[in-house]
Amino acid sequence: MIKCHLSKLMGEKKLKISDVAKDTGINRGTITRLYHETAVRVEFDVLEQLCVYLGCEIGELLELDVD
Amino acid sequence: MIKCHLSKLMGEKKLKISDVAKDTGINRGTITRLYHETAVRVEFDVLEQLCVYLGCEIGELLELDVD
DNA sequence: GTCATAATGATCTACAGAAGATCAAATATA
DNA sequence: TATATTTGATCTTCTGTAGATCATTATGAC
Repeated sequence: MIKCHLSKLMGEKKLKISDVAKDTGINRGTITRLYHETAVRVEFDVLEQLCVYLGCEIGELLELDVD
Repeated sequence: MIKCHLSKLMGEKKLKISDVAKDTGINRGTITRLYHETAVRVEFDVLEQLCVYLGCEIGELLELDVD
């Protein structure tokens, strides 16, 4: 399983979904899906923007989960 | 830019595109696009299978490139 | 060298899911 | 309470991968 730590990273910074959508320009629905881990694919653009915005590496946002 | 190190990782193990396709069950076209970095999005399933197959973390396969 | 096999690149259709928008419900704030 | 904001759910549109196929190139056997 791929684990997406967006909710954790956002929580640490006390960011709301609407904040991230507003600040990055990424569609709110897309962020919602990643936040709730219902997304099954991701655009590289989105991945990049989120990492830059959150100041993290891809490996901190997405992790291989042993399940 | 998102940099995909699939070609490097495969090169280190002397793996062919057809090998990876055969061994993982991932469509050859999909691997070809990641290999040549023409893909603009990726399924989490594919990401996971490639990492497991290559024995690497997501951060080793995908990297944030400062361009 | 020739021939056969494998690997690769290119291209097509079909399909799945994100993008984008909208609506209603829930939450926060004055 | 009333208003504004945030969020979840849902819909249509659109993009790009999945999967297949064909042509070309590379590899290896003879």
